[in-house]
Order: sequence, then structure tokens, then C-alpha cells
Amino acid sequence: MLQYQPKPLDLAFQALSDPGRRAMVERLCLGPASVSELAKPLPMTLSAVVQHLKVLEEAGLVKSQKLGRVRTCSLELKAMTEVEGWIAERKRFWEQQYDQLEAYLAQTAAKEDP
Amino acid sequence: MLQYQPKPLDLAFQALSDPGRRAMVERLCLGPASVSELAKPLPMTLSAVVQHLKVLEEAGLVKSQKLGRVRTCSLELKAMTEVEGWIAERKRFWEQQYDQLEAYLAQTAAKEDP
DNA sequence: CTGATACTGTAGCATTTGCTTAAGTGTTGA
DNA sequence: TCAACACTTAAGCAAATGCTACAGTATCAG
Repeated sequence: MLQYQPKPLDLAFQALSDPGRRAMVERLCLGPASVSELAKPLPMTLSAVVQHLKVLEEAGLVKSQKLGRVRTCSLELKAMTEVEGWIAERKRFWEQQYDQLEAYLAQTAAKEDP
Repeated sequence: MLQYQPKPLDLAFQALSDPGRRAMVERLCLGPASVSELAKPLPMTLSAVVQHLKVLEEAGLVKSQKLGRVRTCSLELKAMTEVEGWIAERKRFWEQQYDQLEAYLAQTAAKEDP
């Protein structure tokens, strides 16, 4: 069976759809943190956090490096920027659509009330 | 077992993580469309498209109404705006973090090379 | 009236996801 | 040296996801 190779955007949106993973990203927006620091506020085992971390790294949202026994995680902006870009592009189209509606209404109003 | 009530952001990100659903949103950014119009370019049955549509509607990304036998779908901007807002807020934090790094580097450089 | 159109709804099924538990490995401080 | 620490890895499992197939229900055009 042929299986679909997920695109970067798929992985980024998927990663951000989980509240725990978003909490981790929110924490990392304030600065780098160790795995245990990321895990502390979350209601799950360290094991689960490590698995979430893997999802975030594979989505390109987070990067990490190990020094001694501590893995320090930080934000990787690339994927976040891609998500931002996709939204911005959509916005461009829907605002254009809105302008067209506005123009149409203006035109209709002008005809009905010259 | 207690089960988690998904928040709007969870649903929106989750909905946008599927390439087919994103394609539907992209199409709707150009203007309203019927279910069949949305289905035409997608490599799946109409049934599957309807199920994706339901996900998009429950996420608040799309709304639809039926007239006669045709259901016309259009964008619902609310959820999209929330996603945009979450990203914008994160950006605010990580740019602040970057500024701090910049300031630190500038300070270090000043000390080392007065 | 009749056939085509445009969905609608449900059952079933293979995968994926989000955990937990349990058993490691490599570091470090006393 | 050795116990505590900071992960790491894998097995297992319940629930969610992403389909398909199939059997409907309205609506419209001729």
C-alpha cells in the first residue's frame, strides 16, 4: 500500500494541534529549557514528554542538543515561519475576496440609490 | 476515564494538518463552492470529502448552508484568525528573546572591544 | 413519472496517536 | 565507588483518524 509522505506544513500543524506540545512551544518562546523543565508543568510522564518532543523536532519547530546528561531544547523558527506564511497567503486571497464583495455592494447600493 | 475537551485552537490546528483539508480551505479562500466542487480535485470519494468538511466546520474554519440539493461552503474567518493570533503572540515573545540575545552580544562585544 | 444529481449516513477496517509501565544507558556529585 | 539524576527505548494498549463501500434521501430537469 502506497503511503503519503507528509509535507512540512502537515507536520507543523499536526504538532501544534496538541495542547501539551503547544505549551512546550510557548515555554520555549521564553528561552531554552531542559526536557525536565518542559515536563514539570505537564500532567504526564517524562516518557510522554520525550515523545512529544520528538514530534516537535520532526516538525522542525524545536531543536535540541545534549550536554552531559541534560538535553537543552530551543525554538527552531523555520517551521513556525512556514505556518505563518501559509496563513498570510490565505489572508491575502480572502481579503481580496472581501474587497470584491465590498465593491459589489457599493455598486448595488449606487444603482439602487443613485 | 476523564476525557479532554478539545479547545478551539486544538481543532483548528488539527483540521489544517491534513493536506486535503488545506486544499479545501485554499479553494474556499477564492470564494464559496459546493461540496462537489471541493471534491473534484481531491483523490478520494465524495463521502470522505464530506467527512473532512465536517472536521473543518467543527473547527470553525468553514461554514455551509444547503439550498435545494446543493450545499454551498464558505470560509469562516474566526478560527483562522485565532490561529493567526496565537502565532503572532508567540512571535512577540521570541522576538523579544532575540532582542535580549542581541543586546547581550552587543554588550559582550563592547566589553571585549571598548 | 423517472432518471440523474447532489449529497447523507453508517458500518467496517487498517493505521496512527497518545499515553503508560518497565527496563535500560550514560553523567555527576559526594 | 555508587546512588541519584536526566533522560532513552521499547512493548503494549485504548482511542482517534482517514478512508471505502454501500445503502439511503431529497431535489431538479425533461
